[in-house]
Amino acid sequence: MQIDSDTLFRMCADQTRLRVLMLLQQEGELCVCELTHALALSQPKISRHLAHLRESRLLLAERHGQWMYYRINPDLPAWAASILDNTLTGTAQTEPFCSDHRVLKDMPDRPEAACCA
Amino acid sequence: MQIDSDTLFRMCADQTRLRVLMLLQQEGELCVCELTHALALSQPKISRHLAHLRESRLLLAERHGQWMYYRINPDLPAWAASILDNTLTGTAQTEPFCSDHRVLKDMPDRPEAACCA
DNA sequence: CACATATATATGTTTAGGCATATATTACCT
DNA sequence: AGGTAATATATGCCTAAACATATATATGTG
Repeated sequence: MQIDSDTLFRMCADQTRLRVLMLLQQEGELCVCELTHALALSQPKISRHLAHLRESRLLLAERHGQWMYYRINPDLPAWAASILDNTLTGTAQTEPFCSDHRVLKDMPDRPEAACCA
Repeated sequence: MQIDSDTLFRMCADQTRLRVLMLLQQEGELCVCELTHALALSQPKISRHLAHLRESRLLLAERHGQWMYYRINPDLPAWAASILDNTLTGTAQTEPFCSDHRVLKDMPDRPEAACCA
């Protein structure tokens, strides 16, 4: 996969994008409305950052009915995957990552396409 | 150590700073003139980035006579150290990191304080 | 003074964010 | 089935802030 360190770090260097990446790292696959709810940010803002992450090939997007599901590109080079993994280790217990995860879990009426794909 | 993911990634998200970090990751300790030579960039530019890295606590600086030596802060949290390590793994064989290392090795009249500290 | 390094100021470029709006998909109603 | 509304997501435009860089200059050491 053609992703360079420059791109990876630039994408991680924004709080919103890093929060998205960490949630996906934990959850595997999430739709835009789940991310919007978990981070409590405006939908266009989330969507914009998802576009950046998609264009950088860090994320893959797939439509399930009316929802767009995003997940971390499984073809990232090993060193890049390790970086995301180490980052989760270093941040999972800290704010805002900790709350993001909790808020997601408490979200009412979550779409549940992930299980019946 | 109080360094958050945000700071780490912002510091890595600039090519010049990442090149500096990767050289220090390989070499342990280098002075400003060695870095300036290896990266072939202006002294104020290097110095300014070193100031950022120092203020973010990613680097420690120490004066040896007329030279300022920089090294990666040994008290980084484990996950952050792993990230730098993974990044070196992923970039060491690629440009410009590869050349930087070679140019440093070929530098004439290098100060040699590292060995007699 | 010469050398090594740091910083101040100004400037150009990149980037994030808000708001409005466009597109796509599904649900509802008749 | 056709039309319409509601939901989910994406994007264009604009502004403001962040950031990198160059040039000039200051500080500190031998």
